[in-house]
Amino acid sequence: TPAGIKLTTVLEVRPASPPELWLGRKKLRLFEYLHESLYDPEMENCIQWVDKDNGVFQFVSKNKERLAELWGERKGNRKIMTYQKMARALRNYGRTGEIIKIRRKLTYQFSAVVLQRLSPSYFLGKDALYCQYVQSGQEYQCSDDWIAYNN
DNA sequence: ACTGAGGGGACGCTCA
DNA sequence: CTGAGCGTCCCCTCAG
Repeated sequence: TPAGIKLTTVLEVRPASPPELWLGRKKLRLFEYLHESLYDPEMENCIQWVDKDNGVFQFVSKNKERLAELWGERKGNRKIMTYQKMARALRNYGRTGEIIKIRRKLTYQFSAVVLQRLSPSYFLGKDALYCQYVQSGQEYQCSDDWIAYNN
């Protein structure tokens, strides 16, 4: 694990653990979690890109409940999060336009504004990558996408 | 008819 | 205390 993490310079990546790395961070938003998961190789059986350039993604039917569960745990909810409840939150995004529903099955799209806000250029690069290492441990294998995402 | 996907009103809760 | 951002509940429609 790389040393010398500067917590004050980590802007957008929000590690699940250790909690100390949350210092000063805003509460994680659902669309941020989804976007993050889309670059996490361990989540590819739950959620994946359909058209990355245009921010179109879809949930994997078989494992969408697993993703929802993890989201609920990350938020520290009282009850178990389900896809139905998560999708309810997703529909709220439709009103603000942050994420819209695509007619295709289990498919959604980030708005251009949100996509740009979450885009690699908005991140600070190395520090964020360090945080991911801390989060997942030393054996964590980063995908090329993940590395590109953080550089 | 049954199931999975999608929708949305109503209200509760938790933080900043 | 207020409001944003969901979380929970519950009931509905529609396609395959």
